Parts: sequence; structure tokens; C-alpha cells
Amino acid sequence: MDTKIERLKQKGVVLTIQRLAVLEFLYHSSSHPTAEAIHTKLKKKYPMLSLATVYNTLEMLKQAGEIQELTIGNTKHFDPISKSHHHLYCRLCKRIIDVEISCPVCKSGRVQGHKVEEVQAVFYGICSDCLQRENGAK
Amino acid sequence: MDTKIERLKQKGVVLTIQRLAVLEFLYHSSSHPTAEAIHTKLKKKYPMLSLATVYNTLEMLKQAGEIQELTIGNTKHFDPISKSHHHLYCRLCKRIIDVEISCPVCKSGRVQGHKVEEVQAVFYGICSDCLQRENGAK
DNA sequence: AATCATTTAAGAATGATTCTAATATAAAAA
DNA sequence: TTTTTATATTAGAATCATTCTTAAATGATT
Repeated sequence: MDTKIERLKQKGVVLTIQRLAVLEFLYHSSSHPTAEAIHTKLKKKYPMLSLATVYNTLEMLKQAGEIQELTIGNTKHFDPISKSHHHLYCRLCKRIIDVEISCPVCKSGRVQGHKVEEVQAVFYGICSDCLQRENGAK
Repeated sequence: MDTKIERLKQKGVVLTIQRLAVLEFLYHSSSHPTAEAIHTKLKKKYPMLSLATVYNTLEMLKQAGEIQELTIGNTKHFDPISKSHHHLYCRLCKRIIDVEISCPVCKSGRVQGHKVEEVQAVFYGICSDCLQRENGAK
């Protein structure tokens, strides 16, 4: 967390209360929240916080490489882990689960002569928990 | 194309003029069009065609496994190639380019105990053509 | 030909995100 | 410290893609 703040400072980013609040909330979150979800939670502590500011901050943090963005359906979700990894969306329990696989494209930043700057890989299916539940029920 | 139609028939899908038009248009397209783009083009030949029908048809074709859907930004694009592959979105020329890489998850349909039914992988970056143009300009 | 189910059209409704303009805050200069 | 300037925030309006709704049309079935 502190290193994230350090890096942002060095990039000349103004660290306002709003920005720090979003960054900290996301840092302690593991549920891949949407901008709206972040806004709803933070509003309890900062009633004046605007949804637009949350969106602006998330975009800024993404540009700075401190967070990851992933689109599920037509909604953006945010992930504090900046290290590149993939996700699985379970169509039964609706959870978004981190998936770490060895991806050559992610490592090299290249594929078939193209330069890759960002990777968004989402697997749609059924998570291991739900699979077990299904099998147990049979 | 004919085999696609055959498979759909066998699934009991009613092949209306609208559905065949969408399927055929997409089959001869290589630009990963949006629902709106498909609608705009087909309206010239079928002025009564509704955008909702295009959406419905695309959803049906996706469910039937005849086409692929991919989300770029907040817009869905459609791809006639049903065989699983990935895409690169070039932030300079804005093109969506097919990328074929050997992906173990796509092949096995499994990752870390989870069952994978669909894969949506989009690489964001700069395509080889634009890279060359950039280097040439230096 | 009559009945029933499915599909379509057109536009309204929705939901997520972005834009706008005024205000507030922070940084820089005097 | 005050003034100036630039940047960030707020609140709500606007936008855009997509989905929903309802009535009419079409296709399949009896």
C-alpha cells in the first residue's frame, strides 16, 4: 500500500482524500468491486464523495498501473492486484475468482508481432466449489 | 456456412430471413462488427429489420456456439469464427485483429479445478503494422 | 382453414459510464 | 501570507449500448 502511494507521488499525482480512500478500499478488497459498489461503501464515511470522482480515480489508478480493470457482462470491475493475472466468472455463484496461469503473452508483452500493453482474459464457466456442490447433489 | 445452417436446423432453430441475413453477413465479415454496424448495413437490403432482432439473433447464434462475442471497451463485437481464438485491439488504428495462440485453458476447458465454458481474451496494445509505421517515422 | 406458438418491429426503459459547469481545493508565485 | 493559477470535486444531466415491452406478423401444427 505504502509503495503504491510512493509510486503515485513520484508520478506527480495529487493524493487527495478521495483518491486515497478509493485506493485503500480497493487494496483491502478481494471481491473485484464495481465503481458503484465502491462508491456506495465509501459514501458512509465520505457522504460528499461523488460517483464521478470514483470513476476518475479508478481510471487514473489504472493508467498508473496500480490496479487492473476487467469487464464482465457490461460492467467494469476493479482489482487491486497490479500483477497480471486472469479471472473466472462463475455463472452459478456469480463470483469473480482470480486465476493464475503461466501466460506467455503476459510475460513477453508480445504476440505475433504485436505489442501487448494490457491483457484482459476472462474465463466463463463454473467454479470448483459449485462443481462440487453439483456433483454432491447427484 | 451451409454446415452452420444445418447444425442450427438440427437444433430446432427457426431460420427466418432476418436470422439468415445476420448469419450470412457475419460469415462474410472479417472486421468484428458490432450489433449496430450489422444493423446499419443490413437495413439497406431489409429496411424493416429491427435492431432488437439483430441483438436477439446474435445472442441465439452465440448460444448455439456458431459465433463468438467479445467486449472491447463497453461495446460487444461479434466474430463468425466459432473456433476459439483471441483478439488484439490496436489503440492506434482501432482495429481488432485475430490472434491464434496455443492456449492450454481453451484446449482443456479447465483451469485450477474450474470448468471453463467460454474464453474471452483481449490483448490491448499496438498492432505490428502500426509498430512498423512508428519505427519508419523515426 | 383454424389454432397455437414463436418471432419481429418499434420504441420506451434501463443501467453503466461520461460529460458539463460551477465550486472547492491544492500548488505555485508574489 | 496573500494572490494567482491550475487541478480536482460535486451533482446532475447527457450519452450510449443494450434490454424490455407490447402489439402485430409470421411460421408451425392440428
